Amino acid sequence: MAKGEAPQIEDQGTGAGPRRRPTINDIARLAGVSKKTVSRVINASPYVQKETRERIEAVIAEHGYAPDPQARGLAFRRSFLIGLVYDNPNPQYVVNMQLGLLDGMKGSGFELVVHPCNRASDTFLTDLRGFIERQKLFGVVLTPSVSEDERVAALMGAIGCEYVRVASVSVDAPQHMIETRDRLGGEAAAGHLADLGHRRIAHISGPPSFRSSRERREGFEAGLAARGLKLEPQYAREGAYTFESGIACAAELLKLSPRPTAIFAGNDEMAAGVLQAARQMGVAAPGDLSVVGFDDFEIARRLWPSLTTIRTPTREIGRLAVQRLMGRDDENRAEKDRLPVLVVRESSGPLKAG
Amino acid sequence: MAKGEAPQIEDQGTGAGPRRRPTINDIARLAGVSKKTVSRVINASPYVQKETRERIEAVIAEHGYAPDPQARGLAFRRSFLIGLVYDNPNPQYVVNMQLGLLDGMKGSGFELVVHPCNRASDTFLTDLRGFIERQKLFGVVLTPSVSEDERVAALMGAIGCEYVRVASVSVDAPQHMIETRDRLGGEAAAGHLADLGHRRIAHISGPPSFRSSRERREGFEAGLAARGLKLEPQYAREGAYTFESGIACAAELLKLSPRPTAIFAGNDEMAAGVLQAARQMGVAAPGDLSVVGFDDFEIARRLWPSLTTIRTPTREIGRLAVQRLMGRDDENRAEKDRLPVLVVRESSGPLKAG
DNA sequence: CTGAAAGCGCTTACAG
DNA sequence: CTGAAAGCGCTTACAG
Repeated sequence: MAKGEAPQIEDQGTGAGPRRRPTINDIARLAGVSKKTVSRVINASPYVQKETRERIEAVIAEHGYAPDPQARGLAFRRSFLIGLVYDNPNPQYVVNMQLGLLDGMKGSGFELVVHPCNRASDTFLTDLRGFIERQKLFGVVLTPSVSEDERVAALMGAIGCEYVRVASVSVDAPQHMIETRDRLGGEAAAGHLADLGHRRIAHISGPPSFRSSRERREGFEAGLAARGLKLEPQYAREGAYTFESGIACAAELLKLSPRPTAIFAGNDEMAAGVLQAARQMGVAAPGDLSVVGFDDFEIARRLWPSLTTIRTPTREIGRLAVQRLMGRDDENRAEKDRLPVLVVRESSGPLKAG
Repeated sequence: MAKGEAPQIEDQGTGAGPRRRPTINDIARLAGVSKKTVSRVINASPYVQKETRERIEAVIAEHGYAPDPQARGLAFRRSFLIGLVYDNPNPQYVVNMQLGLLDGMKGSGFELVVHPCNRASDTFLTDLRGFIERQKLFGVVLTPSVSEDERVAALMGAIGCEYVRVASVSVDAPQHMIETRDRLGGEAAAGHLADLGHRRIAHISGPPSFRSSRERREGFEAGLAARGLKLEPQYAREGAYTFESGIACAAELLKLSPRPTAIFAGNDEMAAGVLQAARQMGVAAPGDLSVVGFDDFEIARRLWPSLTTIRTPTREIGRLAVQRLMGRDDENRAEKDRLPVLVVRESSGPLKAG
């Protein structure tokens, strides 16, 4: 066999054994063109004659050819891997986000590598940089709270890595942002409770290390203000987005006199804690206390009473984020599909007379 | 510059910008050896003189050299990616498993790519094959229920992909298996309820499509038998590992006369449903009904009463699985760390007299 | 619009 | 124990 000539494809169609996949050389030979021309077709170059392109595409389809991502990556000096960099420990959030990213990547030839991290670690930035540079990642999607860390955005710029930040509010240029607009969810929660007649309304916010805590609280206050109400300081508590902190804050709030008749918790975990504390203190929900959460994770439907909450379409957000990263924004989708929405269940009810 | 001579490393140490990472050629030149010898050091070949090796290792360390996984993969005809192939939709399980895999892969140079799938899809096997062959995966970890699908194991053999199956009981050769031994958990649940004095004990099993359903049930029956008890047919129900199926099955069981005084649910989701049904029917737990679950996911601590359950160390199982896949079994860990263990909380109590 | 040459950063196969 | 040549499957840079 002459040097440089591609070998015949063996074992074609037997279905058994690891048969050799066709390469760009095979396609070039079969289509009677140079491999550079095949490369142009793969990369959607405009400089290919229509007839030539169609012939090559037919051969590609016939043989089920797919370019080797490693070889392509080596030549491009960039891999076809997209990283999910996250530190939010909520399993439901992580899984929904992953599913959304995979939705958006389907058929793109990219693959998803996951990278949980710890912002408090001394080696956080070094590790992240090593991960990205070693794998020559195409880009990363950052979710809260890493998405809110300016050191991370600066790092991405410094090493030339594409990135999209998912955050509750815009903190970067539009091409780097997907906003979840948590503020609107806070407003909806306030409107719901006010419309039910509640006036002594409390709030347990998340930790200041999450920007969403502030957005949800400010949205809530804005919603109250729009109805002539306000969040009284004695009815405001700062939690940690955890079940335990929800219990602790609710226990304090329910000891106050007069007691609040409604509590808006910054997330479902804390709302679960509120229901727990209320039960322990003999306060009936929703009879004596209306409770609203935020997230609409599965736990919301498992609680008793089931939880009124704000749904954030995390999966859809993930899909949008990765499409923006790949430069394939899909503008057809209505923006409303990605906005927070109120889901009314059993944990909230009208203010009891008297 | 002469052909083949490596360029100088520019921009070294400035810290800013995407400085060029050193390559095998840089290391070879700096150490005064051929790149093949550097390659031998990278791949831990024994055929390198101790002195030469040490000199090269020093240069590697000094310059923070790490071989390019894409170039290495291209030459090896195999990537340094490990796939997690799963169809269990429980977020907590997925996240714990991912964390365990990442634990085991730390420092190995491998990365984790996630691949959720649907066994019922027509294109399931084709998609899976395409994913593995296109990315030339080093290997995959399979979790239930895909891990129990013989078509998948056969496919791995056919395309020459390494794999490890995580399953409740051995269904393959030892090098391909990590057993979670769910049967032991079922036995522990039976022992716990029997020791509390219960005699009318019911069981809601998972769907037959999960091998764990059978293992948990058979372990439970064995545990009862060891104490002279048995699972009466009228007290046995088949659920679907879902909250809703737990409610439905419990509603049936709690209508029976005489009513069972204890229910062992095949997982926590169904146990949550049991507690829900009991509450709706005015049956107090644990006063009138003891409930035991399986998994010890976060929901177990959020329920009221908090759930007695069987903890499966999923993260540790994941760590072991990926280490087996990489051929780096860590025999130091005691086997007991990976066995199911009973966690007693509030949902189970002694049989009431009379 | 198309192609021959060189190169991405590694390893294999062969020599010595 | 060590190295020069060829190759993995692609793309870039240059020519035509």
